[in-house]
Amino acid sequence: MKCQVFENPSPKKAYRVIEEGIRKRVLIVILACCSASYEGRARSRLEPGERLIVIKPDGTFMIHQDRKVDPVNWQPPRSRCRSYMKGGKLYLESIRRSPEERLEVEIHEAHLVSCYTARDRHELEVAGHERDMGDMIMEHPHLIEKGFRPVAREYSTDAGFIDILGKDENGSLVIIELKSRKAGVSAVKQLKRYLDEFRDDRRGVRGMLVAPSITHDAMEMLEDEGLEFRSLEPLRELRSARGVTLDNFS
Amino acid sequence: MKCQVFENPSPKKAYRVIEEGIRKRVLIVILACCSASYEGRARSRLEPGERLIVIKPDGTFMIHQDRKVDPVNWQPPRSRCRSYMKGGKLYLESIRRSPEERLEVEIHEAHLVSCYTARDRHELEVAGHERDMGDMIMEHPHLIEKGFRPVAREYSTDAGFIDILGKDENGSLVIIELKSRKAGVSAVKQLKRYLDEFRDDRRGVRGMLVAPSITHDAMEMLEDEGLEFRSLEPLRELRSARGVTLDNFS
DNA sequence: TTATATATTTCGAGT
DNA sequence: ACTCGAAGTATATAA
Repeated sequence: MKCQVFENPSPKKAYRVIEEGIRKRVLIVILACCSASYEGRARSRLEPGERLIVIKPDGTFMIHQDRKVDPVNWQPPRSRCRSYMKGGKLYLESIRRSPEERLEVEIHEAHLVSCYTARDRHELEVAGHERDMGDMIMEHPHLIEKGFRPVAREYSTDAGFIDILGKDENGSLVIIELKSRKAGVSAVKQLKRYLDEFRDDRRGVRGMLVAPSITHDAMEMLEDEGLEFRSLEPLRELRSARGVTLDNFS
Repeated sequence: MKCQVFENPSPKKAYRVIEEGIRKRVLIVILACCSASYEGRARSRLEPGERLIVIKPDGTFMIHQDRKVDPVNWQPPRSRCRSYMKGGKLYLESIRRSPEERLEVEIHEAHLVSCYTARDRHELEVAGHERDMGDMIMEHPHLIEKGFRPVAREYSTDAGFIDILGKDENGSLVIIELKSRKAGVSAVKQLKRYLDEFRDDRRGVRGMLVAPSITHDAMEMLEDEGLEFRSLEPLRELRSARGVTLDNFS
């Protein structure tokens, strides 16, 4: 069966269903009043309240409150979950190794326990991140400026990796820092650090921040440092759609 | 009623339940085969699969696959969700303003639709982050070393905010950079930048990285720069537990 | 396994 | 509304 649902189960019934769900590696969804204690990289305590608990087949464990995107408590994939009864009450425990972390949940009252055999082999396809901008510039260098030629990508320096290293039409070195979203002062500082690596022979070395937009403070700092800004939107075309486009042009 | 559950509802029934759930601002949990398109800061496409969909009363919208902690698609709190029927099919749409973002979900088959009036006024109480380390050092400066006196906290410089500025028993300035987790090279670089701000009169200015541990590379860089490392675990006692401790001592 | 950098980061605090 | 920095960040990738 695709989906099993139990409304207001007894602690014992909930226990049995959850144990079987963990064993069979299905997606478990619980609506319940619970409290939680976490100890690991940090430590936390969550007092009783009605929440959504999710146990995924990959070991992911989440407690979601009725607000925010992030779970209030969680464990990452590959964590080990088990349930147990103590003093007539139902508990859930999720343990992670390396780092050692433990999340313990006390179920005060379960309103819904449900198991779902979710079949899903598709991965998300995304476009519009920094990687795409880099691809786009390597393929179409003129987007930076006429005569620009990329020399290296992910060029390693002591200050970190330079996104794109190239030369302009005069043969001057150009250090390019990419941001897929509005660039802030931190991006300018980063670019500045790369340039410092070339300080010894800085004559003619240009630093360029490439992003869809830039904050006011960042632009001021950029100008003070004699660096440049080039506005560029990340390519937001999905790979599947790109195929269609290429077909159209061929 | 605390919890309403509908198994294998027709598209129309699911539509009515979801619309009412949104209107009444309850937590909506859906198990369904769906596909999704997102457009906003980036763009994405998710082909059909069986997933968990959550709509929270605060406007949060999430699609969870059977793996990973993060949702595969989502919208943040204050987004506006609505559902609609088109060609006999059920759709969900979540829109956010500023930045303008849109997530559209097509429900191919709903296996479970459930509404939960979750009462939860408790917030998570956490201990063990950077802020706690700062508090601890301000209260007990000797944790740094004998004779250490804090002078300022969050001291503003062109290179950013120095976590703690203090003086040692000889009156030399000490710049302290805090990390609540293992410190890497980036933390050393950050500390180095603060020290550069004091380079003009650097005689006797010390730089100290305070963290529970440090990576090998970071330690090497630290030593090369003549900086110091002090091992310190962040205070991991919950505020509620601290009260008990104080009572015990008073 | 550890270290590094990105992310539709999210979230909170300050301006 | 914008900006900045921390987070139990999560996650992918390279070393």
